[in-house]
Amino acid sequence: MSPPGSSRWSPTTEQLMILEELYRSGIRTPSAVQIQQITTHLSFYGRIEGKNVFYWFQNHKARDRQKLRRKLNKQLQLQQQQQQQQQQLHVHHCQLNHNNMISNHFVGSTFGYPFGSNAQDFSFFNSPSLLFEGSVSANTSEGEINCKWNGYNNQQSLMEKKDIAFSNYGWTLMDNNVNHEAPSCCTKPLKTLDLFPLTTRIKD
Amino acid sequence: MSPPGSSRWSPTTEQLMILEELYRSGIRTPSAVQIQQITTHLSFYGRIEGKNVFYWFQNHKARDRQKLRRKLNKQLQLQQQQQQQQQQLHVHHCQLNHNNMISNHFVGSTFGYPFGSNAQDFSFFNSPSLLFEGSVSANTSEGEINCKWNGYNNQQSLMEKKDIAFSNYGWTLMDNNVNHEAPSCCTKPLKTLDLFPLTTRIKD
DNA sequence: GCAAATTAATGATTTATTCAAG
DNA sequence: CTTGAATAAATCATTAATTTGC
Repeated sequence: MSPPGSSRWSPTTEQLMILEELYRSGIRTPSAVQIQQITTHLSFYGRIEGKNVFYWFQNHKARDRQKLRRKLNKQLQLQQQQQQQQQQLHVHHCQLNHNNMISNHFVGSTFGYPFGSNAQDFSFFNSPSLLFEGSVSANTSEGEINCKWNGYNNQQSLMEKKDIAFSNYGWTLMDNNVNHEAPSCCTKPLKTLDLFPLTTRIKD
Repeated sequence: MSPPGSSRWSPTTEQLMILEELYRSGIRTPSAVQIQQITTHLSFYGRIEGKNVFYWFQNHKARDRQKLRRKLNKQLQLQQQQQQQQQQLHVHHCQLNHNNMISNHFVGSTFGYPFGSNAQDFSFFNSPSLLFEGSVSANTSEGEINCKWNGYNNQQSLMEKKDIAFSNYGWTLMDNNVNHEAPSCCTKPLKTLDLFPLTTRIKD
């Protein structure tokens, strides 16, 4: 999928399918350990690094939210339009059909993700090394929007929040971790990561 | 500065002074290697981790921008107010003083950081192990706002951008790096990082 | 003076936006 | 046009300043 000298990762079909399944099953912000495991597993299907997994979930979540937002906006707009039309109608035919008026209360009926209906067979993910915490809440389908409104709740709390150490560098530390050649996966026991040697000087 | 059981890092006075000096000297988004070096050096003055350094620069930069933005907004608001007053005056006394009118062109005279005037002696940072790339452009004082308008330019380009691998996890990998006990600093040669052992299972 | 109570700073996390490869 | 990668902005949460009543 990604040519040898390619600068950015592109997931193989299998990798993508698995990632999507994991996402569907409730994983949104995988912990470092989860990322490690997913990476290790997915490296069976092609070159991949931890950061790829991380970014994938980050982006997928964000763009899902965005999609939902757009949809809601469009819906709202449509509704307002209709409302406006109704009002105009109302103004014009006030005397005639004032008992056919439509309530302008917002009808919030279409929340939630359109996921969870087309799950495929990913039972191999029940292999001991890949039982993720998040997966226990499979097929709960509340949207991220709700998350925001309710503060931090639901699935997030299922995952060990405190252990996750977040921030924005250190990928170089991870790079040697994933075996780019031999598909390691479950067969090979996980080992301690190798590290880049720190240079004492900076180049130039 | 930070009590033993404290959950978050608080910099010692010395650490803060050094960080600010580095910032002043032009460093904004230190690379992983730079962060390592800074961390190692600062660990001489107290407990500190790479992520602390990273966050510090992130926050400092952001809040600098924010400060500048606020200042400009206030200025602009003031100017608009004055302008409005002038217009009212103009309306009232149009015939009388139309040759005393003040131009409403924006006078952009107060850009730039208020930095660089009170530099102290941090010459020890010229020790071989701490010659940062960013420091060559000391005392250039263009604001971040300009950065935004011009796209990515100036100092950023001085730093090796490509080598920096960014993202949001992996701190656990760094944790063992900093020697929390013995103040290491320049005396001890940098060594390869230790790593946490990856567990095959997830707890629970 | 000195804690308890408020407020201001700021460390840490998450979310949104942007860049750019394909 | 999609989406991986990177950065910036917004937000949360804890610590330090400070105010306040005693």
